[in-house]
Amino acid sequence: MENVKRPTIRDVAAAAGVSQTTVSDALSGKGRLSDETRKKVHDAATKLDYQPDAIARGMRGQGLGLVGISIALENEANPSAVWYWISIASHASEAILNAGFALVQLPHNATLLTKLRVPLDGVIVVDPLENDEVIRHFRRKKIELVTIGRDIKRPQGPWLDDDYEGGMTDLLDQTVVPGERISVVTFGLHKSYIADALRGLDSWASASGSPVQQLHCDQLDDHVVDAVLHKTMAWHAQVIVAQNGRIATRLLQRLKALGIRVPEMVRLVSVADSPELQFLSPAITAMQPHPAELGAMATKVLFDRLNGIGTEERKLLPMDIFIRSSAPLCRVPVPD
Amino acid sequence: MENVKRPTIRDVAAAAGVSQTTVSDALSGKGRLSDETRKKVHDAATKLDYQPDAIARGMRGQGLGLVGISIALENEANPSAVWYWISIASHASEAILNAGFALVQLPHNATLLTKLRVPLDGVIVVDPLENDEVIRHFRRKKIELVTIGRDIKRPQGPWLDDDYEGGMTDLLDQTVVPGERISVVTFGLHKSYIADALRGLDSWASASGSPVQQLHCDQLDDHVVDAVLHKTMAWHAQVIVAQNGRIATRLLQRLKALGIRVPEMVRLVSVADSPELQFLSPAITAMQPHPAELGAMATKVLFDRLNGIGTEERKLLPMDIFIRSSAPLCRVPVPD
DNA sequence: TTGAAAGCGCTAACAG
DNA sequence: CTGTTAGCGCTTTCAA
Repeated sequence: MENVKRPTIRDVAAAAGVSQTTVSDALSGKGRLSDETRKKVHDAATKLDYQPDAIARGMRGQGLGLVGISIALENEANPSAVWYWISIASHASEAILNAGFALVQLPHNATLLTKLRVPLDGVIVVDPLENDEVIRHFRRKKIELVTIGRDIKRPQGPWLDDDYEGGMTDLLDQTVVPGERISVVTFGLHKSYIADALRGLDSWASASGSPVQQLHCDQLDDHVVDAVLHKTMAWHAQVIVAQNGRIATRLLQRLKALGIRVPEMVRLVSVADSPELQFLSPAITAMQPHPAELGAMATKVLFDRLNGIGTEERKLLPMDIFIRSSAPLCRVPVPD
Repeated sequence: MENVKRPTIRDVAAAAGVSQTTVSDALSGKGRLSDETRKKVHDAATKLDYQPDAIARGMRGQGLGLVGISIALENEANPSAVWYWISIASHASEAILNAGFALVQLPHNATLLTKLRVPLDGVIVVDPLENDEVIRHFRRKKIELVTIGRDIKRPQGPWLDDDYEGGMTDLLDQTVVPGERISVVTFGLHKSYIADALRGLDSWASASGSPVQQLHCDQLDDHVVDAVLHKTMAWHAQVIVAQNGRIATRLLQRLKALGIRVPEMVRLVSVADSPELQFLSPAITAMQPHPAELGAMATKVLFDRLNGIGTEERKLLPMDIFIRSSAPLCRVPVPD
């Protein structure tokens, strides 16, 4: 609530001895004024500390300069997911502010979104679910939308992501010998990154003759995790691929508790890296996502679209592989 | 950018056969209309799917319904800080949305804030620094402000926090025998929570005759951390108090690497808990902050102030103590 | 190269 | 109880 009575365009016009139109044009850089007039206006504006009122400006159809961001975070205490989210949001935020826009934090919940009164110029949705209700909400309102990851049931519109499919084949190339037995432990299947990673894994495994066992963990308590691990061991898995850092961390804890040594008895790999994985012992091999870059790129794509510049609809970032001791390098990749 | 041409108040007025004012009053619930008229207007509005334009409404001085939130996060990869921040933000966000407001994510950086064009109705600043520039920025603009934690150099305005001072004396009561030697390891001293915790520690120590060694760590690499630990050992510390979860985690790693067993050879305590501390081995004893509650309360205080309801300026939440194996219970507290 | 006037969608003030 | 009028601060015609 700006309690101070701010100067209006009229005050500046009076001070500079010109019309409101002239002030408006001078300050928004329209090329129809003499340099002299322009300077006169700028001086007056500076002296009065004039800042155009964004609301009034918005009424003229410019929009307010608000970009929303929404992420499907199922659990606030999941450090991997939270790190990912914060990295995206903080980098998007900086780009957005530099454009004079503001970042509105949105819940991933269509009912709550209904209560939102302010008009958004655009929205970034991170890690959408299947038939994502937030995406549907904004599409219905015809608000410009960019997603990081995609709705696997409705993969429309512009989206960006790390290349989990390609990353997975690279990762397996470097850490698994063809023919070795691979267990995959998933937790949720509704996000696109896991579908992509599984696709990469399946194609690598069928090309190289590795059997794959897919296991699903619906909870992360000791009991459930131990049951999953028993299955992998009974199946004689040599490598366990965990869906994300959170699961990898839990699996490692329970492997240790059960006396199963990593990497000697079984190797462990995480699809998505997050900072804590390097501090575990053994540190966990993983593919690195690029939340900071994705946040900045999503903002750029969004702004381009708001400005009517059609940009490529999809972009995949190649992933880096961090080989750590939970699954050491086992083959040097051969250049073709 | 809402590309659809939305119905205006005029359309509703025409459809209902009344004046614009009547529509405005009917929809904003002013008590001067007959129920019959009111219903007629509501029906017309529903049929047209009319939503009042927030921007135009804002022009009449209602404000836009935007609350900003800014946190001083020195490192995105610090899981404890990030967990704290996310918990506050997500709970504040929900309360804010339910009030029809939106949460704007702000950087902790006055220069970037200068570029912000949209007018905020209020701001929540989390963990301000000394002479916090963000606080000064918003105070200068006369924007309603609530802080979680306080600027220790300028502790003005309404603020909320966990009671680190009281929590610390409770923690020491339960885990330290009077007379034992306590090392405190700090990392930054500019935030109020650490000042409060140190005050609690000092008063407890002087009341119970425990010597205190205060050590400062300006970086968290192995070399610096090891040097600090050598000092604590040379001083024969029996308990190490770490400023937060991040530092506690690093200290524990290095203690293990140096072959110093916890809690047998030295006990370790963290001022602020975060989820990962319970998964370390040994799990680390700590005081639990209440970010979710603080986020919700800050929102409430802010709204009360926006509505002109003066509320208590300060509030401290009592902290819970989580006794874990890094510093087990050593005395049962005696009820007086 | 500049200015005057119209009006964005809404609500507050003032009439009836 | 309801309607008419004025204007929030700005940008956009349109005219000079």
